[in-house]
Amino acid sequence: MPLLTSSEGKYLKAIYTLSSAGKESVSTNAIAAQMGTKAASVSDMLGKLAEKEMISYRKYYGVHLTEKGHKTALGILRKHRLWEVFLVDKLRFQWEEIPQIADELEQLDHPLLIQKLDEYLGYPKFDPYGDPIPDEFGDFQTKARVPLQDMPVDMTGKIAAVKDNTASFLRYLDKMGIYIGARMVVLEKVEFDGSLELMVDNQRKVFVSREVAANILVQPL
Amino acid sequence: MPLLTSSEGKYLKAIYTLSSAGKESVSTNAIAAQMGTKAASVSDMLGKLAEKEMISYRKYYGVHLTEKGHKTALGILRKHRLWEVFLVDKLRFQWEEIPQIADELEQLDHPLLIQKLDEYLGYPKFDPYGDPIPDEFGDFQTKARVPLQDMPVDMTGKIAAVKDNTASFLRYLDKMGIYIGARMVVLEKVEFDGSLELMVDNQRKVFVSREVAANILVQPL
DNA sequence: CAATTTTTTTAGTCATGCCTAAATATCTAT
DNA sequence: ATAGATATTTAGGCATGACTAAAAAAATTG
Repeated sequence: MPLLTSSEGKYLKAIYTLSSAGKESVSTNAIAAQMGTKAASVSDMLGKLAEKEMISYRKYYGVHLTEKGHKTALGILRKHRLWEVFLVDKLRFQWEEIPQIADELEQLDHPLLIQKLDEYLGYPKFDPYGDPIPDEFGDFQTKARVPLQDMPVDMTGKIAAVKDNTASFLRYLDKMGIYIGARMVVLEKVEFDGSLELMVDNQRKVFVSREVAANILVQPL
Repeated sequence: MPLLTSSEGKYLKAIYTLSSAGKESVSTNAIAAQMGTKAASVSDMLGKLAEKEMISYRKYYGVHLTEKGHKTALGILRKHRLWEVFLVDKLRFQWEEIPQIADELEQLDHPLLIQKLDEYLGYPKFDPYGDPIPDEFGDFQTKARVPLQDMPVDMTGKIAAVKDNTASFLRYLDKMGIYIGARMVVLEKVEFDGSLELMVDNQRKVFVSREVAANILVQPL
């Protein structure tokens, strides 16, 4: 009876995430991997989403979000990111459980709740991971962002987001004193292995590997 | 896989509500009415709850909460009422949608979330309707409360809770300037029809009928 | 106290969302 | 171009939580 079940919402968000990374159509297997389900389950769900005109679906050739699906996904993303701001700014959560909790909160469907939450939070434009929060019309700001890996030596920037949200990665960053919003400058790049030496907050020297640098996005200043 | 599905939680809360009103065992039909489902669905669910040892269930003779079920229900009530405080104190909700939204929020199962929410709200002891919030061990304060109807003339008190949570009743109270926490004194009781004249906040004279007075609980001061 | 009414339970169905196993389509490499 | 590998879909099942209709137990009442 709801426009969208909570499961359908999760699929839609997964499809959005995958299709905004690479532009082409999204494969069944990619969705299954993202969602932690099996391909057969995905096939089932794609049928349902296609019937609700959220996706265009040609069998064996993957899916695209329709305009309607895109709007809906942005609405879910908006809720997710607003709740993340709440968890961090108000409840003082550390990284760990935030995405999971927000995954559940985002499924609540009460426009007034989200409107009041947005107001209460002061209409934030970015979530704690630096990802933009769509407004109620689905518009959001994009800011230039560079993988840390691609920053030249001496360039300064602000840590804007992480690509990998696993708990272990976030814990690692915590331990290294790397957090969203931290100012940093690249001191040296080691050509041999692609690792970097950073100065964070003008006070801490930090070494990160190429793998880590690839998962950190920086907004150049 | 979860200890309790969200549906089971709703049943448990309904059983708690019904059994804390009248002490005896709760009937299948009463639960069905409370939940807006059919008796057959309730019978199904009672079987499941009995297997999880949340209730003791003798066929055809209604149910009682077990110690475990009682604790669990109090945990749900705790979450429900904390979220209600959040909705009113922080998001500035008016009465209307609060119970529905809290019904959904209460099903989230993240102990840390509730702990942090509790802290953020300043460990409130009562929800916006004046109902006590159990602590993490299930203990809660009970305060003496009297139906407004039973207050003698000249007695002062604080509006503590309403028995009827329908939107129309709450709107009516709003219009009359009656709200939880308001100080009031009974000026006059009309024997003929049981209606009362109140002085609210030391500044407004308000007339209420016997029916309305029966649905307002006052904490004498 | 026996017949009728009410309440509760059982039996059978349906939709959702997941799964495994099998079938089928597409892709890749020789 | 076709065999083998890979990806996707179909088919059939299972659990949850609801429903209707029918059966059975309990309560009521004349």
